[in-house]
Amino acid sequence: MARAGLAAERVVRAGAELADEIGFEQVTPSELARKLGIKTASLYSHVKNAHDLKTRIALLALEELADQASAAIAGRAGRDALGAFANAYRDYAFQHPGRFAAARFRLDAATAAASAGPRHSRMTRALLRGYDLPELQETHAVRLLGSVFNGYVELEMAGSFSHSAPSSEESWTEILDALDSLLRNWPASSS
Amino acid sequence: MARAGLAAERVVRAGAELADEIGFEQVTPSELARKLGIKTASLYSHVKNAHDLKTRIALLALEELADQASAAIAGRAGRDALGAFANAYRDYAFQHPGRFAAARFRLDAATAAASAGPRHSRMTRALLRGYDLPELQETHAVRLLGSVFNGYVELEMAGSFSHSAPSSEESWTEILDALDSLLRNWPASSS
DNA sequence: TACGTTTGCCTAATGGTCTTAGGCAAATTA
DNA sequence: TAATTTGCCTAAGACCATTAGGCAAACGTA
Repeated sequence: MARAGLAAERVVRAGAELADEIGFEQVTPSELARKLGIKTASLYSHVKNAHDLKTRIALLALEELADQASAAIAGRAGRDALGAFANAYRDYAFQHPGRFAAARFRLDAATAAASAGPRHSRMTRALLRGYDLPELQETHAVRLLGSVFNGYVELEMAGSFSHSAPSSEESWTEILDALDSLLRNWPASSS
Repeated sequence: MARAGLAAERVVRAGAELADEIGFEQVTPSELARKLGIKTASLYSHVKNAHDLKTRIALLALEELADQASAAIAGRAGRDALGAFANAYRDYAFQHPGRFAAARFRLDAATAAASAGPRHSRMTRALLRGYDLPELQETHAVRLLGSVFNGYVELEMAGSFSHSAPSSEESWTEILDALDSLLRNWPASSS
């Protein structure tokens, strides 16, 4: 039989490109069909429906993002690794804004568990091994870093930092310095 | 003449309720008309179009959120104020998930400037006055706090923290402790 | 109270969306 | 070469956003 799946993958990849061009929210079967030069109905042999299309783009983005982050921290530790890791996220967001938005698409529990999502937590944990955190605090730190990276990039891309001095660039490095300092001096739990 | 505007406000308020019920993304003219028991076309005398409807809900949410945060920090300082402020955001997000999502709706620059958005930065700045940050670092700290609050709540509501120990509740207080500690020991800029 | 205006809804119509069903020619496999 | 699969198509149903034009009730005013 002729190979199946290959075509679907090409469709999803085109969807990811489209997301970067017009925004993830605007990616719809009709818009994607237009880009591909085919009729909308024809897409439904490759993708179950609009939600399925978005889910597949999200999975692709999560995978790509994990690959970039993984390459960034290889061979580094401490503040060096922290900066490389954080910049991997931020750079990806600026180079591929649509894909980055896709990576934040709400997946149902089962899909999320099978995605590259867990890889991201594992990498963050690996990053923290360069700091000597009490074991119980490690998860808290993972969650903090995830929150900061996601939150900062989202606000930055929304333009929240572009209408006042100092530059977002400057804040970003200062914040990474601050996080590095915090991780080296994590306060003892009060409980 | 009969008062104008009042009806539009009631429509927007209903839109905000609807957002909390079915999610901000799903709030559409047709859905809102259904909730109000009127025909979809009738909405267009109160609201310019779908985007305008969402914008107005976003403005309402930003205002409400600023009011809550403002009340929370009144008469407090230091770690006490930090916790109250942060909890105001998080509690609002859980009580009004749709409105909270609305508060993150991308507004165009002019609308954003006229919204309660700037009030949020000013409040965060007020909060930081309880810590002795070098003046140049204050903006960085404002941006860090905004990133953490937004990022944490978003990840938490997406369920990212609910499939592993420890509880999100615990991480939240530990992270607030860590931020408090960081603000009291903000590293000197290396540049 | 009576009159003109405004309001808040309506129906009708246009053009776009998502999705399913069924068909057909070309490419692939055996 | 014959059978199968693929990738597209057209057609059709249901829903959505938006505009235009109309009508009755509520309102402010004289």
